[in-house]
Amino acid sequence: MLLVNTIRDNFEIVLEGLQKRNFPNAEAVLHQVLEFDKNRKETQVKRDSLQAESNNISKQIGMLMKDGKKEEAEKIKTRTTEIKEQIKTLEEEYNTYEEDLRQLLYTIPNVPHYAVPKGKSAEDNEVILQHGEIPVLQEDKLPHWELIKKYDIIDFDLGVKITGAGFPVYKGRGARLQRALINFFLDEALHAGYTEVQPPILVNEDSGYGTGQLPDKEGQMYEATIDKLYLIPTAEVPITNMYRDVILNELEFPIKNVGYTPCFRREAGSWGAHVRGLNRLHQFDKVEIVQIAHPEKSYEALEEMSNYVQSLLQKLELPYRVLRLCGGDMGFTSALTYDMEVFSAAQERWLEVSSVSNFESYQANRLKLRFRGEDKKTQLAHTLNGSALALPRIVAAILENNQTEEGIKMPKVLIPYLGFDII
RNA sequence: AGAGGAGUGGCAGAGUGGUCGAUUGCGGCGGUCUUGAAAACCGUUGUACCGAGAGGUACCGGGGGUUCGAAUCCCUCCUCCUCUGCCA
Repeated sequence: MLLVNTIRDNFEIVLEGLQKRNFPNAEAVLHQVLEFDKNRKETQVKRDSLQAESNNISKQIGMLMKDGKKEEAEKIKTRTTEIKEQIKTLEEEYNTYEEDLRQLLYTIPNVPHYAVPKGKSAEDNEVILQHGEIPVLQEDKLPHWELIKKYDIIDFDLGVKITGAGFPVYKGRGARLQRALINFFLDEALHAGYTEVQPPILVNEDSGYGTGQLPDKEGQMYEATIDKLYLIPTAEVPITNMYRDVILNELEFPIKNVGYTPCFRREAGSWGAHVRGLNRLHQFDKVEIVQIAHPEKSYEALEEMSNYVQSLLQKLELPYRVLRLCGGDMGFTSALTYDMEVFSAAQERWLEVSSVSNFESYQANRLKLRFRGEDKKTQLAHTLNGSALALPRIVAAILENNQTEEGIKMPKVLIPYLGFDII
């Protein structure tokens, strides 16, 4: 979440940023934040001075009791009873202001980077580059949901039987393709300097708040209610939360982690004509890269991550484009996001396969993720993450774009991982 | 899952109601000494909030309670260790 100090010291910038996101009543909400904060401080001053007085009296009582002057001690006691009641009232007041402030801050999204274009929806995103040839397919080309049946490599009906819609079963070469992609992505990340981690795929509430899924996207996560745990919608959550309540040494930057996990999303209310087959699932596999960076270096890191993700798409020989998301389409916690989309030749549309974001200090503030610089003072770090990559739509594009009369040809880089070159 | 034990500052480890944010040791940082280093010695060494500052407040696993006063007592939750059981 945003720092109150940032809102106070850069009011206009924050306001303009939120307006770029079409955040309603931005000005009133920001004023409310400052109001709550002011009240909180004033109450704290009163409470603390009374508490100081009370602490003093208690010390006096202690000394008197030691000297055996019980009667004098009893006298002073009566004074503290008054103070205590006042403190209690102020304490409640303070807690209310603090809680109101926090709840309000939770509702405010991150301030977009100045490069973020204005806009309301995905249509206003800015295409910043396009790469690769769009393949020309034969007349009887098939979308992937037909291809998977034809070659019997992914079974949605079986998934329905076992679990429900959106939980496919990968079979035979389909399963092997999944495994090959995961290994390929992990190996590539390793070569790019990332440290591999295997985090838990259930997380607690604190972690959900740390990276911003809670309370913003409560209904989007599956919950294990008996244990108050959530199934992760992305490895971003556990991996970034490894650094919750941590004070790093400046020298440790940049921290680069990569992890493969299944991801679970309820996708409540987001099903429609365009989400057939692998386009949208409740469970899918993803390799995620996460960086913790020095604030002055975080945009360099973002570019590095963007280039890295593009290198994967190039190696997979998939045509792609890169979008800079507009204010209206960006995630709640992000300051700047690049989306990578591959062209799916049979569906004849672009599919989002990666989203690379710089959260600046928005997550770090919630996570209390700080570092100590040369001046020994603590300062919030910047967090970034990106998919590298999400599997289902990559699979869809590979299947559709590479279909031939002989079968589906596999990208060269995957062949060593697959042990076959055609499906 | 049952029984027992334990959770204190970067680490180790005192403290069981009173001037304790907390003895001490190690580690870290600064200094003296040295050509340099080691050793020795001296000093320093948590986080957050409030305050112009002086300074104040909070935090001894989390939350709640008792008390004028809690690291210390009570309740509850979490985590770890040992034994028993179960299990991939």
